[in-house]
Amino acid sequence: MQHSKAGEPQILIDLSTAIIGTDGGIFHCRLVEEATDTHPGRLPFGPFVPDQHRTMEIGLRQWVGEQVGVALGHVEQLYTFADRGRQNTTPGAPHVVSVGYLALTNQTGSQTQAWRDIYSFFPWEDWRDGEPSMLANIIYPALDSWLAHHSERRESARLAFGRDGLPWGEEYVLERYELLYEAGLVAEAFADGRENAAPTQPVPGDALQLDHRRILATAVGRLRAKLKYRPVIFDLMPQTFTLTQLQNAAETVLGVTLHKQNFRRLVEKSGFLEATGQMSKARGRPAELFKFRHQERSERPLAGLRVSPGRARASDASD
Amino acid sequence: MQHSKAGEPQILIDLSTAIIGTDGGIFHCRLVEEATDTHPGRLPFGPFVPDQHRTMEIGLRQWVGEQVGVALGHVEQLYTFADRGRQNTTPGAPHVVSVGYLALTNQTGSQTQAWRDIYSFFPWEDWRDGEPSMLANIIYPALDSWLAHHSERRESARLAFGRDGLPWGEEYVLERYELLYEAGLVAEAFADGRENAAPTQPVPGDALQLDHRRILATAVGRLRAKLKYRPVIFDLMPQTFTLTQLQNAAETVLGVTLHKQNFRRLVEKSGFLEATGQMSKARGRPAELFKFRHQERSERPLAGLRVSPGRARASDASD
DNA sequence: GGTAATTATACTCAATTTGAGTATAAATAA
DNA sequence: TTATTTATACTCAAATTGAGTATAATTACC
Repeated sequence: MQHSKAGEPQILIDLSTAIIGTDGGIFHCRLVEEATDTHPGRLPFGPFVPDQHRTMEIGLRQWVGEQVGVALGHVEQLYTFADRGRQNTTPGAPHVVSVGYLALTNQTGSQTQAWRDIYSFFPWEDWRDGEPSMLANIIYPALDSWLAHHSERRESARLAFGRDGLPWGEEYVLERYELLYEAGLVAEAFADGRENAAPTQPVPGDALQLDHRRILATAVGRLRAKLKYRPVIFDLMPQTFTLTQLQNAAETVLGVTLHKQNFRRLVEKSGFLEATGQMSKARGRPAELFKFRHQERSERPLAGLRVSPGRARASDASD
Repeated sequence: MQHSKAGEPQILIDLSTAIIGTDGGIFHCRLVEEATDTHPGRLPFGPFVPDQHRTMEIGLRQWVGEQVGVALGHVEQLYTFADRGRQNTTPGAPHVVSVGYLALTNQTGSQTQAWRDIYSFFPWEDWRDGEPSMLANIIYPALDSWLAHHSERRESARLAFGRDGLPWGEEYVLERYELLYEAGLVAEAFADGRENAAPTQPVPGDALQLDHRRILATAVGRLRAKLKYRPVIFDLMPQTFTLTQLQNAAETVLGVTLHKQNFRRLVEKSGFLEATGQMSKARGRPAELFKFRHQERSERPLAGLRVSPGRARASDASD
C-alpha cells in the first residue's frame, strides 16, 4: 500500500463534544472535572480510533461516557477544524484535527460543579438584560484600534457585531469569537503564539483548553440558528414543562428576551405541544404542564421556533 | 510523545469538493475528466497534507486547481464522513476520512464534458415538471418493500420523502439519498458490500466513486437550504443578469418552479440588486440587466431568498 | 381574611408579508 | 399586421407578525 510514505506526519483526529443544557435561566456546558483550577477547563474529548469506532459518533459517545457520563439527547456534528496552530502547538507531535460535536441534554444536574455557565466564556453574547455594557466599554474600543490597521476586516466586524445600525445577529457567535481571536483579544490567541500589532489585554470571558472555546462558540451559534427552524428546544426540556419554562429555555439559548404572549401563540399553534392536564405549582397563577408530542416532531419539520425578540428584561421598576 | 502507538492504523484525510454551477436551467457539477467511461465519475479530491496545507481549504484549492482548474466563488465545508466501509474498503489500507466541501462557481464553461447534470445523479430531486413519475413508479414501491421489515425507519422515510400528505422538503437531499443507500437501492450500497434482505435493482440515477455521491447530496441539500437565508445565489450568476435568469438559477437549484411576479417582488425589495440600465436582447420584451450589490451583501445578511414554490412548469403546450 | 403582588392566559388590532392573480408593455416571428 | 413571447406593474384577500390590553388564578403579607 502506497498510501502513507514514511516521514509524513501522522494525523490524529480528536472528537470534542460541547454538551449543552439549560437550568432555570442558566446556559450550561459540561466540562471535565479536573484538579487544576487556575488552568482553563476543557470539553470531554478523545481520539477517533477507527478500529474501535465504526463511526465518529460512536467514538464521541465513548469519550463522553468515560469522562462525564451524561445522557445525550440530540447529537450533531458541527465542524472539522484543522488549521495549523489552533489545536496543539507542540513541535514534532502529530497534526491534530478536531471534529466538534454539539450534544443536547436535559440533565444539567447540579450534582457537580463541572457544569459551567456558557456566558462566562462569552459574556458579550447575553443580551437578556439589554446590550452588555462591555461591548461599548471594552470590546468595541479594542476592536476598533485593531481594525484601524486591518481595514480589510471592517465589513466582517460590522456584520458580526451588528454595528452602524445593523442588527445584532444572535447566531453569529463563532464569527464574533473568531474576530476577537484574530484581533488578539482572547487568551487563546496568546497561547497559540499569535503576535499582534496591538499589545492588548484579553477581553473579559474565560478561556478553555486547546480550541475548545472555538468549538463551543460553533455549538452555540449552530444551536441558536437551529432553534428557529427545528424543534430542538425540546431536547433541553424535562418530560413536562410550562410554557414559561419553555420560553425561558429559548431565551437562555438565544440570549434575548421574547414577547410572552406571542411566544405562547407561536408555540401553541405549532402543534408540537400536548397538554397534560396537570398544573405546576409555583408563585402566581398555576401554569399548565405540557409535553412534547414526539409524533409531531416529524410531521412539522419546518416549523420550529421562529422567535421574535422582545425588549430587555425589566431590571429597574416595571414592564 | 505518546500520541500514536505503533500498530494503530493510520488515518488519511481526503478533501473532496462538489463544484456547483448552473447554466441555462441545467444544474452542473464538475467531475474530473478520466479515460474510463463505464467507470463511475469522481469529484476532484486529494489528501490533506498538514505540512503543505496550513488549512484544509488551502489543500482543497490545490487539488481543485490541479485536477479541474475552475475558479471558485463561495467555498464552505460540509461535513466530515468517517463511517467504516463507506469510503475505501480495501483491507489493510489506512482508514480514510473524507471532508466534503461545497464550492460555487459561475463558470460552468461548456469547454469540457466534465460538467455533469446533477439531476442525473438524483433524478428524483427535480420537481420542476411536477413530481417525477419515478417516485411513484419505482422508488416508493422498492422503498416500501424494504420498510416492511425495517419499520423503525418508517418515520424517517415519511419525513424525507414527504409522504402521507407531508410536504416535500427540497432540502432533505442527503436524507433521501442515505435512505436509498440504507435500503440497498443505489449502486454504491452494492459496491460497499452491504447485503440487503431485498435483492433489488438500483433505482435510476448515476453512481459516483467512493462516497462522492453522498458528498454531492450533502452539497445540494446545503445549497438548497442556504439559498433561503443567505444571498448565495449570486455566486452562481454572471456579472450581470436579468431577473428571469436569476429566477431560473434559483429554480434549477431548488428543483421547483417559482411564482414569477412574487419572485420579482421579493428580490427587488431585498436590496441586493442594482439596475445597470442596460437591456438584454432575447426573444420577447427586453429585460433589464441587474448586478449584485456587493456592499449590500453584508448589510442585509438575513434576507436571502425566501422563495415560495409555484406550480409545475407548463409541460403540454409550450415552454 | 383581605389586599397586593405575581404569574398565566385570552383576546384585540393594525401593519406587514404572502400567495395568487389580472392587466399591460415591449419586443420578435410569421 | 397580428400572434407570440417575455417583462413588468399592479391588485386583493388571507395569513402572519408585533405590540398591546384585559382578565384570571394563585401565593405573600399584614
